[in-house]
Amino acid sequence: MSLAEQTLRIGQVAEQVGVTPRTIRYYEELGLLGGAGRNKGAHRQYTDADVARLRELIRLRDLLGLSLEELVQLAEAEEARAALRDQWRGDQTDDERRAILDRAENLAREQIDLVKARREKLDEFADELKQKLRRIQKRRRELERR
Amino acid sequence: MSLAEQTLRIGQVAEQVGVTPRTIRYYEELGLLGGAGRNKGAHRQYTDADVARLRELIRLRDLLGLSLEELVQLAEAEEARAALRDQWRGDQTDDERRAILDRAENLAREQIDLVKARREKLDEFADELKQKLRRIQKRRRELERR
DNA sequence: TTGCTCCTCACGTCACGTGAGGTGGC
DNA sequence: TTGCTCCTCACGTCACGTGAGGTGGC
Repeated sequence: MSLAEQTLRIGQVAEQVGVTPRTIRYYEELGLLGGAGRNKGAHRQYTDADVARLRELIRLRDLLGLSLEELVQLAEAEEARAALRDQWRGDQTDDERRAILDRAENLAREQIDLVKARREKLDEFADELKQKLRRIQKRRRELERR
Repeated sequence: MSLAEQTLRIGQVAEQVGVTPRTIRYYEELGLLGGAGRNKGAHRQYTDADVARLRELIRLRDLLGLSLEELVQLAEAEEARAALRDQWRGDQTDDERRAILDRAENLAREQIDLVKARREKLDEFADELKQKLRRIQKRRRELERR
């Protein structure tokens, strides 16, 4: 019984997130889900942070329709950002820090815009479906009125 | 110069809808986009109704995440409904008509529910992105305050 | 007649699905 | 010890992408 962070196995992670183990292994193969430092043949171990990361990837894929290649690009950009952030308290100038924040803010804004565009499309679709429903109900009333 | 409905070629349809000609041919192969009554080797001809139908399919695929197999199922159900509707003014009883309307209404409601579920997921995602943005802006203010 | 778009195979690719055969932890 | 889940190949599949080689309409 240690205080070390509890780890999950691939099947548990898969169930929690709603994908299959195969998907998780494939994402690891693409470099999306670091499987570094693990002996060949040993079980994969995941933390809650890993689960959160996987959820994020699935959301970007399903909700925004990004390809895995785009996710890899994004992950690489984030890693570069993380590497810089580790030097945050180091010997960076304020200008460099501002540049890092700028990039982070731009990325967040881009994703917000993508979400907005998707939402508008969904709303349009919802409106058409509701019209369809009203037409059906109108016909039903006409049928009953006779 | 006839009054017959103007027809479009596959490339024009593809551009209007935002897919490739290959996608359209593939959908036809699956029976999603009737290519009936066309001589082998002849150019495919599309009406505005075909374009609207393709748009609908793409929306169900992209926005609701339906597989092509599910789209085929849906198309078959719709065809059955259309066949019945053609007899609408025929010798059907009112009970049969009510049954047709019931099925149409249920289908519309199911799709509306799917759209709603997607919308909620998108809103959740948007909220998290906005939080992220605020954290970045807070860090920026801290940086400038010194 | 010259391009351009279309046609039909048919193989390639992306994102996994699905066993086969074997090892490892509660 | 017995299952159950995990492991690694490796081939299959879905939804198209991408040429190759050829024919047809403005």
